[in-house]
Amino acid sequence: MGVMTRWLDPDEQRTWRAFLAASRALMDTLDRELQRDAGMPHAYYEILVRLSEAPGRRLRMSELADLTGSSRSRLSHAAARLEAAGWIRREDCPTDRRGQIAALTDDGFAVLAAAAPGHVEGVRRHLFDALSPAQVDQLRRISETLVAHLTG
Amino acid sequence: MGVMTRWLDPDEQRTWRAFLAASRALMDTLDRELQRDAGMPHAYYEILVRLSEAPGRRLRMSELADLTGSSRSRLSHAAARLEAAGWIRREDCPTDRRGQIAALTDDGFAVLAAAAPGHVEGVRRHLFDALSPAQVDQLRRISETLVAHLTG
DNA sequence: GCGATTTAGTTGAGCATTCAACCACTATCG
DNA sequence: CGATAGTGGTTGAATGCTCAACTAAATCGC
Repeated sequence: MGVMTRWLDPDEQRTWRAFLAASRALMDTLDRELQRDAGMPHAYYEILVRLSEAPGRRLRMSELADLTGSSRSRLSHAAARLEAAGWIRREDCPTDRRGQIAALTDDGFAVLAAAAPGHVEGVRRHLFDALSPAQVDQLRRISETLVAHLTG
Repeated sequence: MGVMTRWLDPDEQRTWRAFLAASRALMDTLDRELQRDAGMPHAYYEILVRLSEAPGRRLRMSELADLTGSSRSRLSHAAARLEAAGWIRREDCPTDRRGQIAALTDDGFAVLAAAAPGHVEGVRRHLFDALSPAQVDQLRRISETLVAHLTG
């Protein structure tokens, strides 16, 4: 406070607005496609993906929250819906009586398997097909830098 | 359909997940800061910014929707809230009787002026400070390519 | 001109997310 | 051991977004 604001110069302004527009358009498009084709928002899809990759297809709620970059509250609400849909099941954790374990059901796995090809195709079409290999590499480095910076 | 899915290779997978994590973390952080410091979500801030830059500080609703990359419905709901807060005003369009014009009020401009320095500082800290000038340039090109690809 | 189609914008219902408050259990430290 | 602080997770209220349906006005086509 009291320090003069470091305003964005025209190039930074342009970069920031382009980034905003691009990430919003990309996410909105993928979210809409997933909702239409699989009946779930992208956030829920991600939860199922993470569970499907975990040993035993099950994870502690808090670990799942970290992996999906979501708040505990958000994950709790989402888990309630996913459980109501029969796609996951919640179990008590044997080593910590506070803990809960989210487990992907067979139905959940089937829904995920049905949704995956279309979604991956969408990611490819809307993101990777538009960029050169060099740009993909740049985007990876930039993104990893940002993640480290934001969570560090 | 019927065509084999072009799955993501490990590098693409890594890029996609890093991009997801980075853009989500960045947006969440800025949204939270803006909500805390200015009492509005980032989407509303953007609406006020676009209005403040328009001639006469007023824009047609549909043009405002395009500029902010939002649906008409979303903008309508947002405008209702912004009007209730006294930050914008809606006027009839003289040339098209279906049209509405959103006009930034003096209160709205003052709120924006108060919020801007903190927000710009956040964008700088969380985004630009983390990247090299070359990366900023890369990010601009990538983002502009994506926008063109997604809206083309 | 006049009916059919588009375009501008709003509305309401349903869903997802946030924030703060909360309970239950665990870990820490005197 | 016992008090205190911290962690894991859930809940409810409030807010914002999406989708589909709708009104009203402009435009198109003949």
